[in-house]
Amino acid sequence: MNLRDLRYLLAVAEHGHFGRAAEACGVSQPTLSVQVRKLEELLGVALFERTSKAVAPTAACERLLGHVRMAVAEADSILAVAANLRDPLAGRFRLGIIPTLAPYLLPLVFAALKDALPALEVEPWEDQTTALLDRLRAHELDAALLATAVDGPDLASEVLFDEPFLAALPPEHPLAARAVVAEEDLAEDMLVLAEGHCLRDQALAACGRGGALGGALRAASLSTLLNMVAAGYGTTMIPGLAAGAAQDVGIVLRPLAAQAGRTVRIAWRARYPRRSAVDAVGEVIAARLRGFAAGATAGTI
Amino acid sequence: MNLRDLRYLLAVAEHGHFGRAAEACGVSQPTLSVQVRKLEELLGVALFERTSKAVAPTAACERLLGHVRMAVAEADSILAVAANLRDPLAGRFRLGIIPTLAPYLLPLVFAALKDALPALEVEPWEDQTTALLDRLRAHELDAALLATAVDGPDLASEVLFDEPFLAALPPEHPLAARAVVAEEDLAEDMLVLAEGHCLRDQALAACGRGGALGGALRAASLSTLLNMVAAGYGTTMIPGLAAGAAQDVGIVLRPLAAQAGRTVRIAWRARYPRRSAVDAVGEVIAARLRGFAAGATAGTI
DNA sequence: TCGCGGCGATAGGCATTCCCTATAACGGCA
DNA sequence: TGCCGTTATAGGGAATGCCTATCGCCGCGA
Repeated sequence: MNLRDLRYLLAVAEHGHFGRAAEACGVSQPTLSVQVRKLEELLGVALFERTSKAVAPTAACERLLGHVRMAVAEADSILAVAANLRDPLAGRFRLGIIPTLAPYLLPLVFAALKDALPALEVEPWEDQTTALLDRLRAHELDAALLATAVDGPDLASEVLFDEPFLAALPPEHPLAARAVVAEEDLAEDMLVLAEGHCLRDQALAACGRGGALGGALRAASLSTLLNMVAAGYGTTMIPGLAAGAAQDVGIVLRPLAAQAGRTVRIAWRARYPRRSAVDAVGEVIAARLRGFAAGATAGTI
Repeated sequence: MNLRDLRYLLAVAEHGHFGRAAEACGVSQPTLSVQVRKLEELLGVALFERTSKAVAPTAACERLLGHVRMAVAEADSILAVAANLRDPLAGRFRLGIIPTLAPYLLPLVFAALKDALPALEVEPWEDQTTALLDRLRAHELDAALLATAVDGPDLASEVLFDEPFLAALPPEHPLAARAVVAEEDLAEDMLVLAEGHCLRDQALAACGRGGALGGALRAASLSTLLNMVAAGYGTTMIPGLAAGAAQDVGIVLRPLAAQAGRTVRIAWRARYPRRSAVDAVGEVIAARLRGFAAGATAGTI
């Protein structure tokens, strides 16, 4: 059974006339007659009582018409809904973001995303890298913003921007007297995030420390870490975008001698069909960051 | 858009696997792949994210699935309802019957109709000939039982049985003394039905009276007419099947010399597609009447 | 590291279906 | 009786659908 035939049936029932029904359907009268006859044979039921002056639906046809109308209406709504869904730059876009990036990047780019992609409903999801990758692979995210390269042929990624690390020091710390701090010098009393944060590993690697520190002070969030540094518990290494938040709590920032940093990427499933949405989101973020970096290097730091 | 493609879509969504979905649909995997891809192109929306290990529906697909399921379900119910309607000997059958026949024929044939055609819901509709023909032509009746021939090429009819008229006399009437009454002798004080009843015209014609009678006594129904005759207002001519009812009110019945009578036919629209139902109903009635006539001639009269 | 196997995509050939134009058949009407 | 309007039928050509065979991709294990 074909939806087209059902439309033919409705047209004949509506017009009571094969010729006009055919015209309404945009086909010739013989075509429509043949198809209706075939539908009658398929259903095993006479649908119309034909005379040369009128075409009347049979009782069986009347009983079927409701279902036919429903089926055609549903088919039409499939087309209508699909038309609304057609724009890949519209609809939900679940974007995973690592915790050391989200609070500092989102305020920066959210307005720009709304501006550039008004129909895209970006839903941020904050979690650590491995959790984000799991969700991404499970189709629970459309893309993710990470500070690490992604592995595996099922995922793809693109670099959005490089983010330098900064030495974060209590004002009274000896290193605060220097204009530039060497990464290795931070290692002495550096505080780090809890396990699972990529920033923890990157900070340790940057200052030449492979393993974890002995102390019990491992902050669950970058915000906590900043407060701990401000309180004089030690030093740390923060990503550039967190500079504002660090200064807000009275932390002294210094550039790093070897210019340690991290690269922020947007990642997606290699087979993800809305690639253009990923590209668009990535480009908006990258463009916003290019502007910000220019301002930041000239100003704050 | 084709219903078949929608079924393919549902199968892929359900199995998450083109090969198994194709097997479930009874087609080859390439066929199903091609059709799903064409559906995606038609809708302008990617429906599945394909990898070599899994096929996941996209968000757009999820949004569409409900409508697709509805459309397919409606299509299935069209087939199911049609299957139930397929038997022409099932369903409503609106049967018009003239008033001088209905009360006497129906008790006789109703049980037989239920027996022989249990799935046919025969709905009697009592009205005069012209009204029945109007309703028949308006598709408001499936067939009609008439005592006249039908005209016009849009209608067809078949004889079911011949029904003799009988002279109906008050017991004290002079003619009641005779064994056989001549039609012309009844004309003297014959009562007739109101205009519109075919029996009125046929009775008048049988006794050689072309026009109407002068008196004001024109019964609206045969039942009334019988009561009037029983009360001694005059004589009349009744159809054979009403014999029982006439005797119940104390009327004397006599055969007519020229064997006047009427022919009962079943009529239907020439293009009516459920011809077999008409034939079946007609045959049941005719068969029942053959049996009854044999008993009647041997017994009552 | 190199086949191997599973899976979806693609290609080419064949059958069916669909649609068109032309025309027949039928009934109504003047 | 011939004409007109309507539906049915016939035949040819195009499009669609389906099949088998094969490719390309990817993960896995020897």
